[in-house]
Amino acid sequence: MRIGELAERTGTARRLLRYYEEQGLIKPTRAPNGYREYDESTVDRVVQIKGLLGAGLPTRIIKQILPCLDDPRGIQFDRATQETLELLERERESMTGRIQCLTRNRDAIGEYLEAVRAATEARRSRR
DNA sequence: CTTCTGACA
DNA sequence: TGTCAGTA
Repeated sequence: MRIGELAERTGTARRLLRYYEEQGLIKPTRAPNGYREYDESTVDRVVQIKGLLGAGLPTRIIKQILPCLDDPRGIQFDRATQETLELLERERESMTGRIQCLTRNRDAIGEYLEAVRAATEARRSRR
C-alpha cells in the first residue's frame, strides 16, 4: 500500500510516516515511480512506534528495540551498549513515575466525578 | 488526484 | 508537524 492508505489505517500524518522513515524506524520499498510501498506488517509496526513515542521514548532508542518487537529472538544483544542499557533503565524508572502520576490524576478525576454525581443526585431527589 | 523532496515556520 | 513549491 502507499503512504496515503497507511496514514489512514494508522491514524498517522503522511508527514510523520516520512519522518519515521528518516529516523530509520520503518523501511518501505520503492515503486518504479518512486512512491513508497508498505506491506501489511507496517500497519502494526507504526502503531507500535506511536505507542513507544507516546510513552516518551526517543526515536533513537526505539530504533534499537524495534527488532525486538518484530521478533523477540532477533534481539541484537551484541549491539546493546552499556550506555543504551543505562538509558533504558532510566526510561523504565521514568515510566514508573509517570504511571504513578497518572494513577493519582485518574483517581482525582474519579473522585471529582463521584462528587458531581452525588450532588446531582441530591438535587434530583430534592426536586 | 497522489506522492516526492527539500525547506521554512 | 503543517504547509508550500514544482514534479513525476
